[in-house]
Amino acid sequence: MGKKNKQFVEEITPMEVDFAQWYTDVILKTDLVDYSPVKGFMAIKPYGYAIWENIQQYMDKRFKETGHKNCYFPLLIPESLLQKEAEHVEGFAPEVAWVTHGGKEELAERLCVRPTSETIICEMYSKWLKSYRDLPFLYNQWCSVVRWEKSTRPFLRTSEFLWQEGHTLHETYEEAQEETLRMLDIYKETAEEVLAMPVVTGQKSEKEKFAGAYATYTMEALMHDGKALQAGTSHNLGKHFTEAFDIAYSDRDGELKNPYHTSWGVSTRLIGGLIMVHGDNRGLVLPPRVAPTQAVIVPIASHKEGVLDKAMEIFSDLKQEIRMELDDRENYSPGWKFNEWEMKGVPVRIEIGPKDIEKGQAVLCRRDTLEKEVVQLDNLKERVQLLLDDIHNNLLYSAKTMRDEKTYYVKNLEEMKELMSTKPGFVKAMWCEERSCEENIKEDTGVTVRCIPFEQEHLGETCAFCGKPAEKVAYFAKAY
RNA sequence: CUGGCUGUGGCGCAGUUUGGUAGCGCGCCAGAAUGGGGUUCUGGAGGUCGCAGGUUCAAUUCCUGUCAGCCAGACCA
Repeated sequence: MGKKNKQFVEEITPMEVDFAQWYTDVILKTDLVDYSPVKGFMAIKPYGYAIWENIQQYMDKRFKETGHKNCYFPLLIPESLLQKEAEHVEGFAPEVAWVTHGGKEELAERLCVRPTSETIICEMYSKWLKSYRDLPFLYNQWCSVVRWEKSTRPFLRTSEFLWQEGHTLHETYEEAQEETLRMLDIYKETAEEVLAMPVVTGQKSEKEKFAGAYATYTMEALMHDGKALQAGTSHNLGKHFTEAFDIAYSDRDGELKNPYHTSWGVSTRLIGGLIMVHGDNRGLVLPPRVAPTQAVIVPIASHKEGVLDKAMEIFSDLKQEIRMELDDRENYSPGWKFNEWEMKGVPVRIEIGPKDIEKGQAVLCRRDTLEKEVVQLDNLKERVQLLLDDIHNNLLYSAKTMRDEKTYYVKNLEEMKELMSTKPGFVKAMWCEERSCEENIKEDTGVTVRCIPFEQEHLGETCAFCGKPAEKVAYFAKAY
């Protein structure tokens, strides 16, 4: 016995030793992704893709419940279109990939691979919108976009990533603003209720807002290493694009008007987030509501009479309501399987062997705490379902606790600098909202304004960093 | 983009200093035993050393370039 022969996949670097390395180890060893021959582009393997599908499924449902419909817009955008909105080009041009040839012929106008689709979508909307009766436009697309990144990391920042982008048009500013915040709300609910990942929501500073937006709202999550991850954004684009693209409709009063516009997106970055928020030294800890496998059955002594039959019977019963796996591989010992499924983050493991069958019971082991319990087979399904909810709640609670422990108040720049070098995390402080101040802070500490949270508290009258009058509290952090 | 490190069967590594066309462990395949926390034994298959040039009688080994990856930073969402 023992582990003199380490047959298992190599150990994962402990997360407190080297968080970045831990992350890379985990995603590769659990078969979520693999690197492709092109820098910054990755293949998402079945286990990773299944997580995305579960996220997609939930969100798509929410989008449709709120009146949105899916469509699809082209991958390629003519350069002239990209350039129509001034701030937008400036923001995205540096990281755009270009198509210059069709076969052997050079194109008259080069085409960019979408870094985001505002421009091409607005171009289409300008053809589709005629009357106030057509509004609102509530469309979404699931696709991938390309941004030529200099340094990349699977899920967190890749040159191509999967996402959804909603693009809506409205008659009034108020409606657009309402939509912008409604979608951010859905994002927050997804993060917390599905991914068990607590987020802070609020508004982006002028410097950090989307290129071409009137206002950008964001949800920010805090990772174990004290860095913040922007997990989703929702933009009120005002009329910036609709004017630039000449999207106009005849209103009730006979006037031609430009509608108000929003866009909002979340990406496969969410997967990176949930890995970093919940993982531990044994590997992944997947939140039950998106885990590809919610419970795995490991039969013990499966060669013995009746064991496998019983395991299969349980499997086919539970799989009606729970995403199940039956690990009937004969060439691995139970202990080996335990470790593998733990590394892969499966929330619940069900052990069933001859002794259990005799007593009409099974052993459950939960991934988050690794606690075991004995359950009567009659109650098994109900118990597993309860356990899945319990694990979700516990993960959300632990993540919140972790975040709160890493959320600090500071009175000045020196304090923040000191704090960030010793125990990085979220910093809350009064802030003047001025760009020059923001730039100073970044230069001095590497910290950026994550958002001006909706949930405000009053900590004083002046900016903690420059002393000018300040009305609002902002969250600061180093960012992914 | 800058600095540091790396690239040898599926995975992890040794070999490179003192050039002579590869070796170990795990995994994989076959058989047997084992089976409640990383099983054991026996037999077997599998690599031309990231890629491209150069030096040399001869390059995994030396030189140059290039691609990809890791870590840190800059930049960027």
